[in-house]
Amino acid sequence: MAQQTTKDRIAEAADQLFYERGFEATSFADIAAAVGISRGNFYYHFKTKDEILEAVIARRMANTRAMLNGWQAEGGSPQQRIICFIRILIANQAKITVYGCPVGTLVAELGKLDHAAQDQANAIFTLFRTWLRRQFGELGCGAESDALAMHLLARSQGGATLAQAFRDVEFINREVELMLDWLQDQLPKDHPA
Amino acid sequence: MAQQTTKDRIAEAADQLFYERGFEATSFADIAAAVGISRGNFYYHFKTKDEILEAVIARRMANTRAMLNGWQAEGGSPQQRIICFIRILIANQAKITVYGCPVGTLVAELGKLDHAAQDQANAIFTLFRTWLRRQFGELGCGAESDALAMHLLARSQGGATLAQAFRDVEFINREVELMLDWLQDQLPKDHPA
DNA sequence: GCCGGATTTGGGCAATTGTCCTATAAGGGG
DNA sequence: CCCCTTATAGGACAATTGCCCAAATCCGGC
Repeated sequence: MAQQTTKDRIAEAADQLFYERGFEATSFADIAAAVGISRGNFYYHFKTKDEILEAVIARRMANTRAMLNGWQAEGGSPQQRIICFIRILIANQAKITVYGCPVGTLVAELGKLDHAAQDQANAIFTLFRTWLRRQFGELGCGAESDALAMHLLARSQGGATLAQAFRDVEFINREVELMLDWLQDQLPKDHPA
Repeated sequence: MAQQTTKDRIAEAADQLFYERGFEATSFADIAAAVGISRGNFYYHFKTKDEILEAVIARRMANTRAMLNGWQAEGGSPQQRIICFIRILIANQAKITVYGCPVGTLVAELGKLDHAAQDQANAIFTLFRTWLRRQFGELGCGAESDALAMHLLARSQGGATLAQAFRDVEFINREVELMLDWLQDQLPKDHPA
């Protein structure tokens, strides 16, 4: 990627601003200033603000897919892959304690705005959900895999929400430990002690 | 409460609109239309939008305090009171699946806006936190009481977030059941089987 | 060097925002 | 009946919003 198109730079700046300030609170002028181009130039690349939002969501979808595929390609066990997911909270804890979870906060905002793109934003959640379900499936959790995936997603979301509210990094670490313990309990006990 | 002052009616309407649409997305005109008064009349009761926000937060604080005190006065066990808290998700599931948790979504929005009132909004979380800590303390959880309170708050928040994202009522019921199971495990085992 | 499409610019549009002011009721006490 | 505080109405305000356009600039192919 020697060069980045203007459209990409806009999407990248919008992605960050939507995360840090929220979708509605971010104006064309804000993004323009961040990219370093004039406001009028937007109309050439994106006709409406909703188009920028779609591009941002598509970007996050692609990044999420790449991350999940990367874990998949590393060749570890399903358990190790789920641990990768749990540890996202730690890897991003600095930003999470300030801005919360990028997915959760966007979905919540679009839901309240009753925005047309809320289904697309939810698809990012679904990406995690189906990926986690697959891991639990491979672990041998069978029909419960989807419920386990949803539960783990919820735990992660809750941790992010409270970590932001109380700006508490240590709390994240404790929640991660609890999730790891929980994961251990979900492993099928082929040889019960 | 034979009659409600205009100020109260404004705060009540703003409370609901802030919950359903978000703080920033709700305009003076929206609240005025909901209350049925002219926009200019606001300046008489509230000088700024931030003042309305403060009134709304104060209202929610009072309502929350009343709810917690009500549970306290019912005279059950700490365990029963914590169950009351867990069941909020069920009692409010209709609204939660559409708008999420009133506290969590407001705190998240104000945090992103870096709003001056975010600490006041966080105080609602703290209200739940200290109340839950007290219940766990009475249960005999000792020094861990605060961590247990935070964990339960997070579980509740995570459930609300995902329930909104997937508009899934059944998911809430499952999460509540899991929280009740978890609570059972936290009871000090004076007489281990 | 010149041309033509791709890109960028700066400004302007109508609408909406929060805020503020003045004029007008309303309504009870003297 | 008049006055005075409380309350309400309607509109004006500067600023900002998303959106849009015409003119300027860039830049590779002929």
